[in-house]
Amino acid sequence: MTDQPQQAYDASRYDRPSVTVDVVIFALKERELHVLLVKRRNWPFEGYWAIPGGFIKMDESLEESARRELEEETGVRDVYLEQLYTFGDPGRDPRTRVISVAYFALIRPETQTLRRSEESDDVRWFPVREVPSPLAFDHDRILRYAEDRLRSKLEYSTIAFQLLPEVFTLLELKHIYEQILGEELDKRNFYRKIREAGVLEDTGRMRGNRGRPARLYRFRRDRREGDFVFRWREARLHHEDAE
Amino acid sequence: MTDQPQQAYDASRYDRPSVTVDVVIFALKERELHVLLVKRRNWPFEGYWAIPGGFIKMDESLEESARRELEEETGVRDVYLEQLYTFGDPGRDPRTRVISVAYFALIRPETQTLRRSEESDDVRWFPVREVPSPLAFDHDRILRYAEDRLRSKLEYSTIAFQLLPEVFTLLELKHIYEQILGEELDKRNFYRKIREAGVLEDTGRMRGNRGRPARLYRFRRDRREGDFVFRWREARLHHEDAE
DNA sequence: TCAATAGTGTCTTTGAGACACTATCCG
DNA sequence: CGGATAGTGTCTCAAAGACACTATTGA
Repeated sequence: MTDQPQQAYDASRYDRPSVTVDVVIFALKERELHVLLVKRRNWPFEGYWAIPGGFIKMDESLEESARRELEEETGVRDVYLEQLYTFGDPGRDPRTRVISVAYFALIRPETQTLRRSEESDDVRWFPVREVPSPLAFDHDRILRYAEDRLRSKLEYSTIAFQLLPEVFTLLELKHIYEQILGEELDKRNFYRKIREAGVLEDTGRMRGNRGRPARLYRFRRDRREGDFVFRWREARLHHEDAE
Repeated sequence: MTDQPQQAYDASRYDRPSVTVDVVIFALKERELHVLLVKRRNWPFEGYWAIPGGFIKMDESLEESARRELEEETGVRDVYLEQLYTFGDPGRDPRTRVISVAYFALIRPETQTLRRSEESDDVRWFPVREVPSPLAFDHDRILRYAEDRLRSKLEYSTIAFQLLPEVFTLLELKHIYEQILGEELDKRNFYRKIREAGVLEDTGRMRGNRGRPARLYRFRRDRREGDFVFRWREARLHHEDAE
């Protein structure tokens, strides 16, 4: 390889790795953050749980590949999807050199229609705190990385809304933040900040089974991600410790 | 492809893309932020400037590949290196499907010993505001992405120190922040924040040509990145608009 | 009227930004 | 002593966190 290999290129001269896209799929189920895993049926890591993923096709972009993967696993099309990191250590897959571009996806509960039954033997939602360990390949690391990113972005963006149904109560929103951050938040301060951010729209509707009914809100989609800065609190360092 | 292609894998069944690692190399030269570009000698984009990069080898990790690339171009070994994003649109390279894992590197001025002369016809440092446009491939986008990341991380981490020599004055540090953020900062507020962060060590030495000599500082390497949060000011949203 | 849940206001502390003068060195 | 550059302190304002009671509903 020369100093500037792109200048004298002959594709056949180089071995090519396989490239996969893996998608860490998060969803809220029964008020808890869950992640979707698939059970491997073959060598290597037969019987281990893994993050769903697959090889890219030559004519689709990485993101298209991630969306396809996501739809194959969950049947869901309208999701929040973000590229996470690319994992490519030699030896992470014993079969051949595999480079994996990891994405993470947040899906809304109303759209959770798994292709196979949720209780299927080979595709299952796990609460993030009860993920079987170890996972196949370096998927523990990928999952940890995804959780870090989620936690970190929660604090300066509106991604949390991507996990909620169309309408929700303030306490449901607060609950997500507590779930992901792993700590309790003060209700009054939380309400204040959310309101000041101006990202919610009052639907006028209410919901309640027992006790005082709660006001239902909707996320203001007219305020596009990036148009404003919603900071829940101090941003932490992104722990980009992978690779 | 099945729903879970990893479970029934036959490497030969899938076409494989080429994988490159491109490294956006930043350095401070004559008090200005520069980026290293190489001029292409062959089709495609013959004569265009490009971000240095090369094909990965089958037995090296992505980061090793980036370090190798960096050393080939600059002869530099001890640098700050961080994975940026992976670009993989089909058609971004007319020769074949190429997936490029982009890194960005910050190198210190004292180590700037280019292999070829800096005035060489095919490798050159450009001030970031005077980069020739368009670059080869989708490299404009990659460069923009790297600049965004740099700007964004400047505000909540200590990467700026990676651009400075071993010892430096407070005004030199302030100058980097101004360079990258593209705005003037108040000297007194800047000094206060830096001091409060406790990341600097006074060397006791001074430097001055004209006027009052300036105190020389050293970055406290004992405080590892991530051990503390150094926030210069409000973190902005990471603009992860790529792909 | 009680159990259950939703919703609200104030004070204190901390950090950010605006702002201008004094100190030291060299020639 | 004058030109050049380095270094310092205070006030104001905004945002964050701590903190406890009232409101509404259905059984």
